[in-house]
Amino acid sequence: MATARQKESVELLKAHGLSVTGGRKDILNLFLSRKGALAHADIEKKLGTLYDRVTIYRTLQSFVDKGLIHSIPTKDNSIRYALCKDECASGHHHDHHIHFVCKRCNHTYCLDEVATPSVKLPKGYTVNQVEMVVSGVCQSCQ
Amino acid sequence: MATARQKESVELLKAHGLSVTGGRKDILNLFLSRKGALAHADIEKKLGTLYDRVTIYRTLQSFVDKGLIHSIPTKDNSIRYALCKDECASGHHHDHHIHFVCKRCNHTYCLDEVATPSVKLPKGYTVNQVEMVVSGVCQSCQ
DNA sequence: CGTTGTTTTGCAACAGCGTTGCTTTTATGT
DNA sequence: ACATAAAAGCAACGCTGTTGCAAAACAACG
Ligand SMILES: [Mn+2]
Ligand SMILES: [Mn+2]
Ligand SMILES: [Zn+2]
Ligand SMILES: [Zn+2]
Repeated sequence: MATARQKESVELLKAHGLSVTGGRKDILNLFLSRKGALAHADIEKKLGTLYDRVTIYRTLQSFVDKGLIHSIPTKDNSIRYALCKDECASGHHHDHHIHFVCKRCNHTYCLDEVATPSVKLPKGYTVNQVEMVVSGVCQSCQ
Repeated sequence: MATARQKESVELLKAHGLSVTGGRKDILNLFLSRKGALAHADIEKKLGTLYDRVTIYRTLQSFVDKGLIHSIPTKDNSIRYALCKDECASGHHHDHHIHFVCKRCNHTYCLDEVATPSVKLPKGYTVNQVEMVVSGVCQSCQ
């Protein structure tokens, strides 16, 4: 398992044009081994003092830049990240699914099977990106 | 003009159960005299050193609590606030419109005339709130 | 009005988040 | 194995938001 995922991480990193380092593998593994989204603080907590705070910030930033993960807007001013699904690449993200934030467990999930509905804006607005965040109670917390 | 709006502010504050102070009037006036949303930093900039940073934070918080303004989630980790439309009151917000963030001028607008589309989630999720943020280019920036 | 009890403000201090510059260490390609 | 480019670690910094407490302002009432 661990070995298989380790391999998957390495392949993913290479496929996205990132050199392979210990920190990147470990952080990517966290995303792969977890359903929900992760904030910087979660990663720091899980990895302990293994890597510097700054390294984690820069790793997350490079992952976003290269299309490995995407960030999720929330009301509480905390940036969360989740894995992208295949089609994303350097410079161009294509995450057209909605996000769910559970008020009980405070986890954030990508609902990949639910597309963001299209929306009709008044004349004069050009649409670039649509973000939809639903909050409520998740399956596990009912 | 200034007098009329001044009066409107006072009425709004009283109607929402807030005592009337200089800071609250001034900050509410900013929201009334402006189409777009405001972040804490915007307010601090506009009012100069007139009020303490902390006062502005607490004022915004009380406005949210009492249903005068609502916060808007964004990807860049900055909380923006905009006036609520009548129906909101202490404890219960009813802002079911979508928000637009312009990539050029960086302004945020409430599109009151565009309702958040309803969304069908997989079984097991309970929906509490739906937030929709569209980014692109606004009317003035085309 | 003026007094009084309550609420708000200002100030100071603090914690957390995120960034930057620089040096050392590590990865990559030959 | 070596040279070069990239990433990590460290220290310092600025910005955002919070808290406790004392002073000031407000609201209610006589
Ligand atoms: Mn997602
Ligand atoms: Mn709004
Ligand atoms: Zn949950
Ligand atoms: Zn604009």
